[in-house]
Amino acid sequence: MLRTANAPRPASRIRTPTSEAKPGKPAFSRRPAAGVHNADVAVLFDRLADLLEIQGANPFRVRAYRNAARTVGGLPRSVAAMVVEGADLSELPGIGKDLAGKIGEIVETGHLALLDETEKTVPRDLIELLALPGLGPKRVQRLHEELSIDTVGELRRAAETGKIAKLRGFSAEFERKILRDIGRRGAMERRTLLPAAEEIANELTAYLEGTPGVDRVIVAGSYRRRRDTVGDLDVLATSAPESPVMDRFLAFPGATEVLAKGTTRSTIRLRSGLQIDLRVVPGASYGAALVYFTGSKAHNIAIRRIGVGKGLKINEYGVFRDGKRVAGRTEEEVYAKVGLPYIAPELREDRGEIEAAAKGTLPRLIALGDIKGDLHVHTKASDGQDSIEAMAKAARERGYEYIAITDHTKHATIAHGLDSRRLARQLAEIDRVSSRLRGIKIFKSAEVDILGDGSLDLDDGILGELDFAVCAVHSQFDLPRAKQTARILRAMDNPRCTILAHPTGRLLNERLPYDVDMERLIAAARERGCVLELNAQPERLDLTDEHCKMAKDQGVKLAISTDAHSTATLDYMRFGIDQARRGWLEAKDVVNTRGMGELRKLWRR
DNA sequence: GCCGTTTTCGGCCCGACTGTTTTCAGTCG
Repeated sequence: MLRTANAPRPASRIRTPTSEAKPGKPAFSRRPAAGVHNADVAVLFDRLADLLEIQGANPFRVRAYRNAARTVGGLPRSVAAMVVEGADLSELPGIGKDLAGKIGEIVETGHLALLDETEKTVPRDLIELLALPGLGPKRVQRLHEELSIDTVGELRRAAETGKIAKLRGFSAEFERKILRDIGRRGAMERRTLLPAAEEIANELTAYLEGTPGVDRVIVAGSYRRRRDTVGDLDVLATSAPESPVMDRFLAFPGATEVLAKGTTRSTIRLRSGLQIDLRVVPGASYGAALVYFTGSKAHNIAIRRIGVGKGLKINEYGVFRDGKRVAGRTEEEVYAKVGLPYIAPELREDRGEIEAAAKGTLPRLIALGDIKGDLHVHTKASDGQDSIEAMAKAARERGYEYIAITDHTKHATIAHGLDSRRLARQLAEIDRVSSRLRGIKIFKSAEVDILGDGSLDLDDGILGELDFAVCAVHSQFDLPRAKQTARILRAMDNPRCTILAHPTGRLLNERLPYDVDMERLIAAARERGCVLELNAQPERLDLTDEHCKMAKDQGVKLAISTDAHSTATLDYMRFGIDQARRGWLEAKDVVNTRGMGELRKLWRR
């Protein structure tokens, strides 16, 4: 359940080539401005929505732009390519004639004239103010009008000199809160990784479960949808009306602040800055409340709208017809009332899951039990902690049929990467371990560095000794998009390159993905029979959910791999499964759900 | 701005909490 503040910030306006955009040309000869990507269109629409909101525009018009941003941002195909082909964009959900035209305009010119116009009256820096808690469009508008505040810096100065408190509707307390929030703005932008969120979620759940009168406690929100990171935790409890659960929640050890306090809803903040919402409802409302509190917001709106069409009102207490509750105890009941089968939380993003549910074409999502092996792990030979034998045994304990040992190669000096000679010795060691270990197949592999020019850092001779190779970029992250893309495409041209590991190189909260044309990588993977990795390390989760879905839609296979550097982190597989489910993946889309024989065929390119 | 087995106009999801509002607007999820 997010606000726009969490949307990625645009680095700068899209470059506008001068040779494009000749008006009056028929559709088939439309030429797109160079490098307009779906994400660019989404950013411009989102920014326009923010500014229109501050301007006090019709909220439904604002929502239309936000929906369009989400639709285009999650599209499996390049919207620029669709424009060039003359596709009818108004067939996309939430895109009408006007927005189709605006998408065309952005694709052809790199600009959105309405946004440029709007920025003349509403400074775009105001969007940053919206990100501060307690500041919505109305207050930002008043600060701008009455105190000429356009930036966070100006807001801070006004607060420090007591000017804000003098405004009607503001107070000295509000002023203090604003100054505090500005101070920790940097920290608040970090989102919490799933393992850290899980630790708190488990602790809090156990803490609340013992409370008298409490029946069930469950963490909902983006945590339950298994997003790669969470902004806050949304906890739902069912209890008897007289239960002291709310007081107990407010006293949770580690809570440093109570941000809101009510009988059915309260919010605390932990020392780490993480916010936790608790919502308490009666047991009869459990299903409806769980749907409501799991979100996403867009999914809920869509579900409720279907309800309205059927004469139903849906809120967190249940499904109501003429004021009478007709469902709400379970999630299945709620979905059934709007004529839909149960939809898994990971899919609830309004990215087509409702339409698929209505048509009966929801994917049969992959589960942890489908996984038959791990195709990317390290040992002491490079930067791992455990031996080949320990890793293989740990894989066997997890019920796997196989594991691939993929230590770094020589260019990764910091990871003590293997050169040809050391790798040859390791392959011999794998043979020795294999000869004495039953019940697990150890594949010979390596995580081969893709050099700056796209060549691999081992020669074909030693590469030929491997069962398959996992290839990855570990250097020169800042190449321009065209060069980065060409570099990786060249690596994929090598028939030894079976799996492309962590394809965007992102590290959550630390390093942005390198600039690469993922649509081209996916197309290239399809043409070459190359497999894309979904790296299950919780700080990577790379590919993203949306890229997974794009790959699946193009018929590209994925490998869900832990990149484990110790036996314990083989368990990260479940985070990869979470992400895969968000990307609509089924067992058949993932190579390491296959048995050994089938796997061997797959990577014989 | 989108959309239509009642509609091309008039709707558009719904409720909790906060603050200074003396009856509700703004914010948030």
